[in-house]
Amino acid sequence: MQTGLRRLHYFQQLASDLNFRQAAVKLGITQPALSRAINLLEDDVGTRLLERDNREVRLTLAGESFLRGCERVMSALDGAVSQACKVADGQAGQLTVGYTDTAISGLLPDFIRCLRIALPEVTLHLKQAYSQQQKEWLDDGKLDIAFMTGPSESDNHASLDFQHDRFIVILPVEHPAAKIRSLNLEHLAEYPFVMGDPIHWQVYNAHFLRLCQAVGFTPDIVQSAPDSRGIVGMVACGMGISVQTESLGKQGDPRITFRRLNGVTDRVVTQAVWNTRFSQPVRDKTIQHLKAWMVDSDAV
Amino acid sequence: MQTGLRRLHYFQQLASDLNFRQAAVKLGITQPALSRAINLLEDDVGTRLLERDNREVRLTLAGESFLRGCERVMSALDGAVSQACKVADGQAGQLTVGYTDTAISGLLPDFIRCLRIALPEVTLHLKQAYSQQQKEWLDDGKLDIAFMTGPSESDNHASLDFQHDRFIVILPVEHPAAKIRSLNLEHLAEYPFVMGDPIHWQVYNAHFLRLCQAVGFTPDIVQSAPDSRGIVGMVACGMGISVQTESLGKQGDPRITFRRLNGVTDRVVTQAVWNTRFSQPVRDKTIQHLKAWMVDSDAV
DNA sequence: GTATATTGATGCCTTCTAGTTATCACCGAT
DNA sequence: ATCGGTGATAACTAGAAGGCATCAATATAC
Repeated sequence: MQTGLRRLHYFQQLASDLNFRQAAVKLGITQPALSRAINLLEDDVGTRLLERDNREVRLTLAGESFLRGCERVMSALDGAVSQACKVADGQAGQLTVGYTDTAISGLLPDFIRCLRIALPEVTLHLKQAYSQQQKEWLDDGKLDIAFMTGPSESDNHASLDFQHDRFIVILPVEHPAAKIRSLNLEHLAEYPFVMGDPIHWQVYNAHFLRLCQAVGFTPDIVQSAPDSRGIVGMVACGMGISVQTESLGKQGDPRITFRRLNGVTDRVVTQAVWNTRFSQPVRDKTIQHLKAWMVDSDAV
Repeated sequence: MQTGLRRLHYFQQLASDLNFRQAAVKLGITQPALSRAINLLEDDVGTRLLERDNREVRLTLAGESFLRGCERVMSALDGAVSQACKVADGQAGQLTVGYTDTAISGLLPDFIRCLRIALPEVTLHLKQAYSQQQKEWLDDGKLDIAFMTGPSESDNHASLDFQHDRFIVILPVEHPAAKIRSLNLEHLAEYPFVMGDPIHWQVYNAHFLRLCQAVGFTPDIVQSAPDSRGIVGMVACGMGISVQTESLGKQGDPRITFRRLNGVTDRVVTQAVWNTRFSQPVRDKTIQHLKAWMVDSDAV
């Protein structure tokens, strides 16, 4: 089949008009050209598609079948082209998004919900992972956007501050510090702490330790857990208290309570991070939407 | 999109090799020709499909999408061509078959069963109708093959004798004639008859009347029914007896019985009839199979 | 660091496909 | 018999597609 798509189009028009001259006019060519094109098409297909004599033209049964086939070919082609353009423009395709505990407990679900409406033809893949892991995945191309605890340092990465979390204290409801009206970090110096495990929570824990040292104590960390759910669980067990981001304070366990930390102005910044070395139109479109969304939600 | 299928094929090969020279060799063209073809394709599609620099070629995301689209286009085209050839050869398509009571009660189901295995891609439409009706439908093109009581007289029709039925008598089990050992038509002269209605059973009834007159009586027809089931039912009711084709003797009603008619050598011929003015490859293939099938089943 | 090999892109020329014009053969209607 | 319509055919022409030679950029070898 060396025949071009042009001939298929000619055949479609001819099948609809059943008149060579008329079809040729609509196609913007002359009748002999159409005659020859159809002959060549029939040679290629290997069977007669039209029965023609000097007074009428009609489709053979094979021609009817081939006509339906042509429509499928044409629509497949249209689909391929328009889909490719959409993919190039970021309106269709795949997007793999990484996120942390803090992001998924905070603003991320609102944004994702908004994104799914804005880009309905994009298939989203969400992967929970520690910030460090997400960084590696960004480099490997396994992740298009990471929502991770910043700052990101790599030259290949661009980022956008997405969420700013205050520090809060998580306490068992019966804990003595829960009764203090205006709670400072200093009030907590004497109590045992539960924190995230040192390997994956490296950056966060270092930040917390700096805060403690700034007010003159080193916390007594008696337990560590791999994720926020584990930390909250341990606090609920009464094994200690913890300092976490305010987004995690939404977890509704009746055995625990949350308190603002006065005197601590630091924020934990969750950033949207992406790898500028990979070209990914859907990701770029997503970043655009993210910027617009942040302006919108700030305005609210 | 004025681009030919050739370019899609070039793109597929290039996408698989990711190397212009190598792909060009496999395609039997030179590298510059391929370079230009791909550029023109990208212009047509409206977006870049391949990221290329001096050391490597790789598909863009849009290119990956378009590649999948190309495969769909190509397989749609292959399908269209091969399906058209099958239709032209009679291996695929539609076949509308008309049949009479006698045909469907006789050999037709065996043949149809065989046909469905031989031509699995043909969709069969079966329509029961009187012979006269089938003739008209053949002329209108509403029927591809009729299995009807012959002979057919039209010049446009070709036919093949399909089934030869002896005449049999249908009697209520308690009927006095049921006790006669060797039954002749003459034995039935005194009894009331149930026959097919005069409009649709015209040819058959005329045949029957000739048989009766040959042995010197005119039957007393007291009831008529539109179809064989009705006739058999009326006989079961005891309203009369009937003379029918032996194929109808397969109906297993316990209240009736069947007897050979001695001395009657005539046969009712059921023919396969088709309209030679329409070209219908599936029908032609079916006739071929029918001829072969008749030789086979005669041999058994 | 230079030389060499390999990559895809470009310019010019050739080839062949596809289109145009002119004409034919055939049929139905007037 | 003529006229108006059909599709097919032949000869010619224009434009797309391919080939050849070459370029620019990069990677590899020594």
